[in-house]
Amino acid sequence: MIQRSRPDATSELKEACLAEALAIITQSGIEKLSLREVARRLRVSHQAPYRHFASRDHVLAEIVRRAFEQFALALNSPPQSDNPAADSLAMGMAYVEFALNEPLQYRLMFGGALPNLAEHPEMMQGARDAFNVLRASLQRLYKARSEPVDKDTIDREALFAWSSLHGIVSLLRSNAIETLDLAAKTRTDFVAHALKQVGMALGITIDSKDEP
Amino acid sequence: MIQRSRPDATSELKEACLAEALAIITQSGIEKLSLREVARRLRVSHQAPYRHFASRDHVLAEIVRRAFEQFALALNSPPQSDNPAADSLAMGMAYVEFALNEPLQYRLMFGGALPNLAEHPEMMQGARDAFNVLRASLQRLYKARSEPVDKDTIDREALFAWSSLHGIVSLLRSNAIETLDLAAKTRTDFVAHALKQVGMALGITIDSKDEP
DNA sequence: GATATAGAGTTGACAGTGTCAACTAATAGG
DNA sequence: CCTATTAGTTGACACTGTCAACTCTATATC
Repeated sequence: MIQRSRPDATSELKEACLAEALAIITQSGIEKLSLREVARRLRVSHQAPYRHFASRDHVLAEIVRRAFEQFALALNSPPQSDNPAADSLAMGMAYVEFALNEPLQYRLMFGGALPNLAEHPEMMQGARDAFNVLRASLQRLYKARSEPVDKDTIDREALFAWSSLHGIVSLLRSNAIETLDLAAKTRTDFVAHALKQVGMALGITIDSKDEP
Repeated sequence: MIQRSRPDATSELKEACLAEALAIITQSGIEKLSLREVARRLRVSHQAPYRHFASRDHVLAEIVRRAFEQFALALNSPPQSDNPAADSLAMGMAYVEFALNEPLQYRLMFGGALPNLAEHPEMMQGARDAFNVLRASLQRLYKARSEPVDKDTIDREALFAWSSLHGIVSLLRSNAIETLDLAAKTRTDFVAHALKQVGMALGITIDSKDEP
């Protein structure tokens, strides 16, 4: 096995760069991210990060790839019960919660900040994995209803669910709600209401004990 | 009236800057936009644009403001009939069509490319105007059903409609559909299917003659 | 008409950026 | 021991936004 210096020395700066890049984006926004600033904070030469990343975009691509990993994990985190409808709703909630708890990662994944998406295939693989989680949930749902599980149908419904969830969190994350002089109650109720409507559109009936 | 040189000389370079900036964004993406390049293309000094725009962001803000104007216009472009349900659906179609026909403007408006949104109030006013168009349409819809038109209800439904539409076009505009190995038919059917589902969630019943 | 003024545009500078190229230092394998 | 690879450094180049000081020109006022 080829290893130079300490066993993990190779990945040490790489990990540090990723962590520092994330920190910069968190506190100053993505447009303020510069590899020179990363290097400066790590007290290393301005070119050192380039030993581990081909370009600035490759740093972002790796961050996004990991974000997709976390995202897929979060979608799968609610324990699977014997009620597929409830499970799908729980996944919807998990989607929204992840987007609100990790706004940075969500924005990086779906905000279109990456210019050359096609040039980072390993990143897109992460997106595919996350989508398959959604597919699987809906598949269980339809199977439980003993409806015919056509792959195209599943895909269509999954796309609809995804787009709806994305739309919901986009609104929540934008300052639109603050800008559009809406009542506070409207804002609060929006998530529950919208999720219910998406569920209705997918034919998910909510157990009456779930709502007071 | 105070006027120097030709009557419209003042706004000449300003308009040219906006047009050239839009051209640059169109062909090279927003991150490639630089006022120096704008000036270069207009064969003018690199500082000339700063006579008309306080900063690079102010150029973008003006472009976005005009995009919102066009957007509100597009939403209102379908002629109003005596069928509010059909009108609301038509507005939904107009929304999607605008997003697909003017992907650049749409991305600028909703892509979160502007860093300091709060610092450009005139831009946000445009967003408010566009949202009010949607509000008004739903209000007509509920009034026609002679249901009680609670402002909060309207706002909630409008938010849901907006978020759904945004989610739909986000998916269409992303390369997600290309990436997720979906059947061509699924992609084609998605818009019609999703719009129908949104309509269902809002309680809009589609006239049977509208679909074969 | 002469003169002051305000605005448009130019020039030059500065700090910051991404990235290429050539260098140094250290370490693992032969 | 010697060589090759690899992490990291240094220096340069072209680019960016933006500040400051300049020129020029056309108007407004005396």
